[in-house]
Amino acid sequence: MGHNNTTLKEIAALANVHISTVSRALSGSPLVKPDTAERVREVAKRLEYRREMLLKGVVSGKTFTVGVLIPDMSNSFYAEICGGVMEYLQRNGYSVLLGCTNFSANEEREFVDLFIAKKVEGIVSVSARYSDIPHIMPAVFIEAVPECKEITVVSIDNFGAAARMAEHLAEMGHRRIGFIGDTKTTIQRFRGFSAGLERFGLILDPKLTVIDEERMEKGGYNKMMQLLQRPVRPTAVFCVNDYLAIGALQAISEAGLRVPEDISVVGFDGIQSSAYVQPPLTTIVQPKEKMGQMGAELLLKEICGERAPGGRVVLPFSLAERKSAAPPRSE
Amino acid sequence: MGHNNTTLKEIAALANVHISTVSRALSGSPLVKPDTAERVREVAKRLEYRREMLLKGVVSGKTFTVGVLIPDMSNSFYAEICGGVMEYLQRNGYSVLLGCTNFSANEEREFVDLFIAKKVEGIVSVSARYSDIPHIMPAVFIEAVPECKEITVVSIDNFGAAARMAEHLAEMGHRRIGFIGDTKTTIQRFRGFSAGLERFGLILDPKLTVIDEERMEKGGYNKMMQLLQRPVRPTAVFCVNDYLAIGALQAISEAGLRVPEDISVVGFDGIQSSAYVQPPLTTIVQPKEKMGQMGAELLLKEICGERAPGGRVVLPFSLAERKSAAPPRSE
DNA sequence: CTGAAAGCGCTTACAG
DNA sequence: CTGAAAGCGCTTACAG
Repeated sequence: MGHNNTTLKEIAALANVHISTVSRALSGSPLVKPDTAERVREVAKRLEYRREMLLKGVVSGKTFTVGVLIPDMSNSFYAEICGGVMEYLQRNGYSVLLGCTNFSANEEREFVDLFIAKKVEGIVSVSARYSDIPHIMPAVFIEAVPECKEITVVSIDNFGAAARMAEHLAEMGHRRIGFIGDTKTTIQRFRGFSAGLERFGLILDPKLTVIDEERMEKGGYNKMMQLLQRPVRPTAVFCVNDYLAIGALQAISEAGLRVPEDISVVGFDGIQSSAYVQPPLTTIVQPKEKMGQMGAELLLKEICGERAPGGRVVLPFSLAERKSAAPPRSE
Repeated sequence: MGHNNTTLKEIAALANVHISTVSRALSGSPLVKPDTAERVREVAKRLEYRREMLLKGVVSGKTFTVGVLIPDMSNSFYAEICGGVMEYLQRNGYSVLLGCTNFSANEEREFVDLFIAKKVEGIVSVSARYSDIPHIMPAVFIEAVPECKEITVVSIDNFGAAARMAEHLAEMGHRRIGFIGDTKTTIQRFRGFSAGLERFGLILDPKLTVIDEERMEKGGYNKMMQLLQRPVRPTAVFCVNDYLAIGALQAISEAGLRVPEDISVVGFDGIQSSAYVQPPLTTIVQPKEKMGQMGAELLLKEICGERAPGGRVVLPFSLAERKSAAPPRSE
């Protein structure tokens, strides 16, 4: 009952050795006679000794802690990536200090200060816009904007995936294809989609694109409503993320139209609910958990010097063809 | 560039005072002449001094860190609660050490050991089945099973909410009402639902209930399929969580039946996607973020001695009437 | 292989 | 208000 505050000193007393020997035995140093080490470990176990990792940090610099930064816990895309990061870290003996930035560069900076103070050994940052972290300590970015060489980034080929989706719609026969985006999502998806259309001699018509700050369902709903009120209606709409697409689905249904009969809608990310909305969303599925694990793996390698900072790891995506996209009806 | 490792000693040198004075000035002790304190703080700022929170812990015991345990990051119910916990903690100057238990009591125990070693000041545990933590340090449980007096718990009235849902269905005219559950979900929902039915002279028919280990969509799908193959088909089914309900929706649709025309389906929790599935789910909405915040608040109060451990805080739920439940068709 | 000692960066009675 | 000193629990050269 009460906190366990067994100290090396107590163990040393009971094991009849010097405190330094206890320290060494418990940290697995080879400089201890196996018998002695064994005896020490037994006493430690009996006293329910718990290593004071925090204190080890004072001298050794190892805290076995990593800072993880995500923009928003309730966005399942981030939550899943975070799950992957944590899974790998925990499996490898590291703990996670988690911070929620709410997409704010300022909050990110504050967390980095905090993380430094808490002596994390490195940071995994999800969907950050910009960051100084790599100048300060080992860091890896997942799904990040920065395209700089010195920064380690894990992501899919956003350009290629968006292009692929554009081609998918064009191949179905769509010619008037809309674009719904938010200002924070990677510019690559915009460019890639545009490039995909161009391969079919199509262009991203400004009259069919709506981009603003909002990135969740409500934003998708509002933007789709705007599109529906314009003189020319698209036969298909690409949304840069699934939340936007889900909102778009709602708008279309409220307007008395059907998906995909009247308008096809496709998303991006492949969040869990994308498969459950009606109709199930055709979307680009990102390997979210895998991305998280990979990010954690790269960070740990960098921390223990097995890997130099920088470089981009590109993971494969897939195009899930579900029910929200179909060829346009004869016009 | 590089870690910032300014020490009190350096600051003391530049500010021309003793290290103890620096220590006091920086921790806001009143035992320092305002001028001196000011000067020290300026030097500290100039050197970009960062408090070594970890070290403070050695002597003062304050680490301003709390451990948070959740079963599964990719379950949006837990992610949202966790978001609430973190929001409150961060706003109050505490950091979060996060652990994912995968519903395992063993992993929980390991995390608690780890958290102790890292000197967290308390623990918030989400949906734990059982725990010793309150005997060790301040702890609060969110959505937990333990009904023991000495444990601080934050939850809704699960019994009442389930009863309310039973009444809702019975009032619509349903008489053959099914139950789909998982073994881990609070027994209160089972009892409450049962009690609600009894008020209408109905019983929870064993032939219309399926309960097993699975708690996600797949489990809902499988269990609904079982129900559909039984001789008597229910006109409405209560699922103890929304993921199960979403899976049930799929099964019904695959069986060529419609919701709510052929069968009504209702859920529990009110996860985000419950509003977006087709038809939108009638469900009990738990105030997930609020529950998280409240849990964090109680813990912090307990840590600083403003509150005695124990007690249950019951937050209000609401019944979201959407499209997945309707009166049964005339039989 | 082991111990004695110095030191990590900080806090806190104790004196003044 | 301030400094000198002891101490927090642990690690790690240094000697042996």
